Amino acid sequence: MTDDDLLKLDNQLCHRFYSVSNAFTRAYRPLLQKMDITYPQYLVLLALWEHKQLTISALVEKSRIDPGGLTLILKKLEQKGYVHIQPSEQDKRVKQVVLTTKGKAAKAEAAAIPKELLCQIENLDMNELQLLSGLIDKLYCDLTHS
Amino acid sequence: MTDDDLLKLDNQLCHRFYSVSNAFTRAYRPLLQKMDITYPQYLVLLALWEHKQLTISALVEKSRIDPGGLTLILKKLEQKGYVHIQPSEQDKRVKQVVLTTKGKAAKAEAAAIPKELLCQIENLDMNELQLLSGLIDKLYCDLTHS
DNA sequence: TACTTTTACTTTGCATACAAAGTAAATTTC
DNA sequence: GAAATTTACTTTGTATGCAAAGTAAAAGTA
Repeated sequence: MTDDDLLKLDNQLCHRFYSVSNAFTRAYRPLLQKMDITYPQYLVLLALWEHKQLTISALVEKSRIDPGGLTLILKKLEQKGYVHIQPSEQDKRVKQVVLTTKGKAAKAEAAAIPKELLCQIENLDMNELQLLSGLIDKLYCDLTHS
Repeated sequence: MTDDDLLKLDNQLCHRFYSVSNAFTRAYRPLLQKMDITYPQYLVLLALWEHKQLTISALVEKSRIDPGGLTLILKKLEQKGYVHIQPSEQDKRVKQVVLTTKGKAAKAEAAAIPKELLCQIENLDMNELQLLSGLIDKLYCDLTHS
């Protein structure tokens, strides 16, 4: 590839991820509307539904949302009644994020969301989706040097 | 897959795109620093280097940045001296975005950027990268119903 | 124990995303 | 040809994303 080709938008892998990531956020919005949450807030709930209780730093690791942003998102989720945030007894620096009753109940309501979204993906079969996931995981390792 | 599995973070394709898209932005930041531009601003320049001159609506289509955001980004690029924005003669609603001399010259400087980034991607070979791109394109079509 | 360092978060400042409302100019309709 | 529509952008308001600075508490050190 020439220098010129390397600079074409259509050859930028990053642009594909930019486009699709934003498209996902838009695709989820109507599905999350009845729960009155945004897409990043949904990611946090997914992590909590899976692990019941997490410290903020553990949530940063699972959700891959940065600490600064997560602080704000957790405040929103607390205002909406989905989670409680309580300082640890042993180590007062650490905060535990716990689902409220409403937060736990929301899991059942959310069960339909992944299915609704998968319905929209018609061009890819299960094999391709798995292949895609695997390739993206390798890419993520490269980009984060992890 | 059970409902429970469907809600696990690791099974969310959207989360993979969220993670990698943000990782790309972080990976590009140091490479764009010497040009004093951000990643979305870089996307706009890529489109302009390829097409010399575009209307704002054409830029929206190429860059996949929404119109509202693009207005702001173009103001920044104009302040930094990379582009000029001029209303069309025939249709005063339409604005043409044109590279300045500095904007054109920056292309040569940017030629190294895609290479530097590709160097960081060691886990994927060219075949896999192409495969990945193709899969993402199909996914984008599904998500945007295009 | 007083001092230094490390941790775990929070705050700040800047730059997007993006839906929705607003504006001005060109087109279409009646 | 004036009114209704459509287009092409811009503005507004809300919600991140993120680097960097700030804060408080726990750990390590002299």
